[in-house]
Amino acid sequence: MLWSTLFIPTLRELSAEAEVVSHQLLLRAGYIRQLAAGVYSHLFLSQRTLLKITGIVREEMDRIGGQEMLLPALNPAEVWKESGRWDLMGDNMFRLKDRFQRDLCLGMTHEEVMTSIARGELRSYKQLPQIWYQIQTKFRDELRPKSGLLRVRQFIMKDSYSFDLAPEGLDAAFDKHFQAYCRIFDRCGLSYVAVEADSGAMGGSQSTEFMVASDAGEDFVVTCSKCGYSANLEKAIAQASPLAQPDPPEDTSPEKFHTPGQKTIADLAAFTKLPETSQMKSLVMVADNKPVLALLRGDHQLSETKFAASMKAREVRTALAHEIVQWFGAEPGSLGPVGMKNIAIVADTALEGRVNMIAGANQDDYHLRGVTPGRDFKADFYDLRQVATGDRCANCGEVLAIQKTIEVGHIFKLGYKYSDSMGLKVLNAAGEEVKVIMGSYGIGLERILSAAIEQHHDKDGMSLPASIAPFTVVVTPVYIADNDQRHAAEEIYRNCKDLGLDALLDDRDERAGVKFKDAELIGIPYRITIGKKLAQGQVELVTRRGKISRDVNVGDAAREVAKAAAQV
RNA sequence: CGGGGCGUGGCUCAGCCUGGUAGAGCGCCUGGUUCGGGACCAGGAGGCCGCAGGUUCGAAUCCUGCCGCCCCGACCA
Repeated sequence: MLWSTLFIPTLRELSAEAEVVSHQLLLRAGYIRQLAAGVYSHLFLSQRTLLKITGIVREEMDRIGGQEMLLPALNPAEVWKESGRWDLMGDNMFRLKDRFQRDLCLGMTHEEVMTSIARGELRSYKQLPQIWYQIQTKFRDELRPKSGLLRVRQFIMKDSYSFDLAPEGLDAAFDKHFQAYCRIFDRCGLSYVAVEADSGAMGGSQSTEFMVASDAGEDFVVTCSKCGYSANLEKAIAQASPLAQPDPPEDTSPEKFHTPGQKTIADLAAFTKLPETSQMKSLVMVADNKPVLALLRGDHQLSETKFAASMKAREVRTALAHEIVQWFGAEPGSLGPVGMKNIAIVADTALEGRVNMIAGANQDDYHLRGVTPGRDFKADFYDLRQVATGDRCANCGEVLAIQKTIEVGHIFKLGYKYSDSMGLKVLNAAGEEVKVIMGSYGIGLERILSAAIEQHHDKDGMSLPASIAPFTVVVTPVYIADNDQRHAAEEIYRNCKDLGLDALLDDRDERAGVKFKDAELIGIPYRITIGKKLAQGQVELVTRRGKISRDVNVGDAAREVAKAAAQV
């Protein structure tokens, strides 16, 4: 293609509004423009890279036997009501009414529609297994869209769904997807980590997230460099750090003491001269509208995800100040488990076996010493604590790393959640009706693009991998008015096209600096520069990543690019 | 929804506090010079100052309400 005819609106300056690198570069390089909060138009370059990403995704999905479909984004309420998610999805779902006042929504994901197709058509175990997928636009009314394409209200997702007769089949489908996802992210040039994750609103038993390390991300993952353990911070487990001071062994009973103005764990540690590990932290939570007292070691933080999972609760929140006073008769800062009736008490496993700790007395400005779980109050023990910096791996004892990441893919074993709620059954070999077991698998296409930019850029712009760059090579005559240069450039460009390279000819009547800057900004992996050395039959081949330049013969230029691009 | 910030030619911003005929740089158009790292000279086009009310002789500027966008938080696949 000829650059002079293309719409590539690169910007020299950029508003301070874009803070994340990928967002800044996508705007500056003329890939995207914003239409509304969390809603973006993909211009020519963005669409080109998305098509390349789509192509990779499609190839790898087809390779594992996936069958591509295209489902409607506009969904009737009925299927969502059947699964129970019409209510569960809350304000995150875009809802609308048609002219007859019927409820509709825009699809956030497609378990319901896929399941409704499956139950209408699948009759026999002989039709299983199936893997169905689509590449389609999803709508989610995010509370707060942000970070360019990373958190948006409309985005393109590859979502697939597996249907199997038995759990072993689901395991196989899950594993196929795992492999396919690894190949997809590898081919897109991402370095990523696959981690154990919480299943959340999707339901189901097991799930794995594919995470790309980046400060622009919103998720934290915990990894062990020694044994390879990795998990989302929400779910990660670790050894608790040792106690700063052993518990006093005496067999005492709780004793109240005056603690004027001592509200935080740090206050109490200083006041009692006992370390934070000797304090018992009391958090008042509300799980599905029921109050729950959650207990943790003083230096530990609650993982709300683990808490919700332990309580099997849909909705979890911290209690409001007036609720706490009503239930406990004291302000936060003096709360504790001793003597509490009519409220569920859960404790982190790090409190199991502990004796004679400090806890609130449920009376303002008083605490208790000598508090022992089990003896002084009853609690159910769960792993509730969020892994913290410096914690050691539960498997091997190595210090764990915590890093910020972008979620680019997520695969779930759904189990029977939707087959149950929507009645998806087939006949088995014995002629009995059996439920179909399902899996669901998603990839955010714009997130692949954003993550690739986050991982591959420098001060001059993007340096995308050739597999997803909008063009593989740009042919740049330094001075287009020079006939020799122009003709050489045209010939090299034709050679590139003949070799099947995705080539762009920068035939604009611009100065060399402008052309170089633009090409680097939009991240084209290779550039062939036709300049002064043409007289000696030489042109320059410049690799975007690292800006490595070497001279090649005019006649070899296209082949050299093809060779280089094939190696990556 | 709570907190903070912003809305002025296509883009990035100044002007607002202290009311008095709307500015700069970049980009764009015309002509000329230049041509290996975002050129230069000359001329030119382009703005309901987010919207609606109010105060005032007079509002981009002051007041009120609304809308939109960004950031932090809560939330989230």
